[in-house]
Amino acid sequence: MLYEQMLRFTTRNSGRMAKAKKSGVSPRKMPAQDRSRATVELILDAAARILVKGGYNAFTTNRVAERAGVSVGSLYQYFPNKESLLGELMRRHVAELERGLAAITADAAKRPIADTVRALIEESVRAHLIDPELHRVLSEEVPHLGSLDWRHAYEARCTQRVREFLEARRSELSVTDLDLAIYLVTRTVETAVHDAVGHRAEDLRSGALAEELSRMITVYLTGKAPAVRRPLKVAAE
Amino acid sequence: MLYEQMLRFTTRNSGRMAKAKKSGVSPRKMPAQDRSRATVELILDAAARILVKGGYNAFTTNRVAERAGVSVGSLYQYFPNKESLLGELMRRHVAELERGLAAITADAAKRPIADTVRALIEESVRAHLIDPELHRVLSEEVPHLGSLDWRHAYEARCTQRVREFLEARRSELSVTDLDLAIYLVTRTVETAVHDAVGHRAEDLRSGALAEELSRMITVYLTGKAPAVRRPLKVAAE
DNA sequence: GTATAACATGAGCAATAGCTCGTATTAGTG
DNA sequence: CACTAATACGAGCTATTGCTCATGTTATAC
Repeated sequence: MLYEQMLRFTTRNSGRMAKAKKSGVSPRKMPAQDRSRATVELILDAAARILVKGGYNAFTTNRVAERAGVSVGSLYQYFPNKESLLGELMRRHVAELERGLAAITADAAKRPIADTVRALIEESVRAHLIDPELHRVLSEEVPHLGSLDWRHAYEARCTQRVREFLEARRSELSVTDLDLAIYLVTRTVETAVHDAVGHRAEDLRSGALAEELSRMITVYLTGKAPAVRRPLKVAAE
Repeated sequence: MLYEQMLRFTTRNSGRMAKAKKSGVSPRKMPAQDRSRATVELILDAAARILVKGGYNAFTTNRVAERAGVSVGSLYQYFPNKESLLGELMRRHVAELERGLAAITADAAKRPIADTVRALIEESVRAHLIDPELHRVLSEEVPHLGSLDWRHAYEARCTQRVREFLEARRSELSVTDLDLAIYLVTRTVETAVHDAVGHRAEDLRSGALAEELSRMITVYLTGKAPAVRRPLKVAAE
């Protein structure tokens, strides 16, 4: 399980989210028995299903508890507040993304830049096709969670990986401002793939979008068109 | 003024936004005297300021009215519901974007593709630098307004303009799927510029980001690097 | 001046949300 | 079985929000 931190203090605070938000984004209490671990999963599943079905509007703690078949009380035993529920959901999603990314950059040294770029993009596509609707709601309908430093941390780690990869190949690149290029590239891929989930699902699934994106990014970085052009799919394979 | 449509029926509906949303997104009543026109501006200004300062969280009708120095009643005389306030704010923002775009695509025929691409991108940058914080809140913090067909209409119009421009130059392009290319290009520019407002404001203002983006898009579309390379700024000028 | 329409006010209703806490149930241990 | 800790329950408190409506004020027409 993923509960890194736990047990934030509970500011006695009644009424609906007052001035200062509750406080944690991580689970309040580590479930110890199997029973409660199952409950936590039940709750998270219900939360995801509600978000997908009704959007952030429908996402109320009472509703989540009901759908999960548990009481609100149980929900609040493991999640200090509504936000923490979203937090855990996001953490899981993001972890998936990061795993794939790490695997690819790990052995990028032995392959041409174009291949790595393509692999990264295809990995991003793959990750975005897992429960895409949840992903969409999570990142564009959910009000921006205050002080979610882990999010920035995640983005920083991703950027860092890409940076290491590109710096190692600096001589092969034709961009002047590497820093800016990294920013542009990572953002473009992330946002384009993300946006495509909602607007170009077919092209995402068919791989056409990844193909075009790869071409765009590779040419931008290296200054020359990637080898393959006419035959849309690589010969090998 | 911009009030295209007006005076939607008022479903007697008490309490906080029930199941079926109120109904309109456009002003309820056309202000007729100068006095009320001023009130409307006051309200919109207050709304914008509140959104910028406190985000969507702080955006409540009571607060807006208070900040505007008018009563809630007055607010609801011109805006049928909270959503319509956001609607008008967005409409104004978007109108600005569209004006610039139209002007550029209008006389794109006589200029090289690279120039038009660049002009479009720079225009986008310019538009995003007007009250950037409001722009940000509006498009990423505001819950997605239901049935905001004008938004899709706007995006469609923009895409259409770009399509006409690119189709006229079809022979100069090296992309295979023009439709996909248009999608990719418009989204990339929009999202990259948008994202940069929050994360790369300096590069936006300096023009560096527009420079890089232009290069990336142009090369992608035409298949060959734009004329200028070493000298970062165009010689002429 | 008077009548009428446009405009402005703000106390307060109805609904709903997040969250608590006293109590009941179950699991684990001896 | 007895005892404790973990888990589960859910009625309901409190704050807050979107919005209305009865009433007052100002402008315009005659």
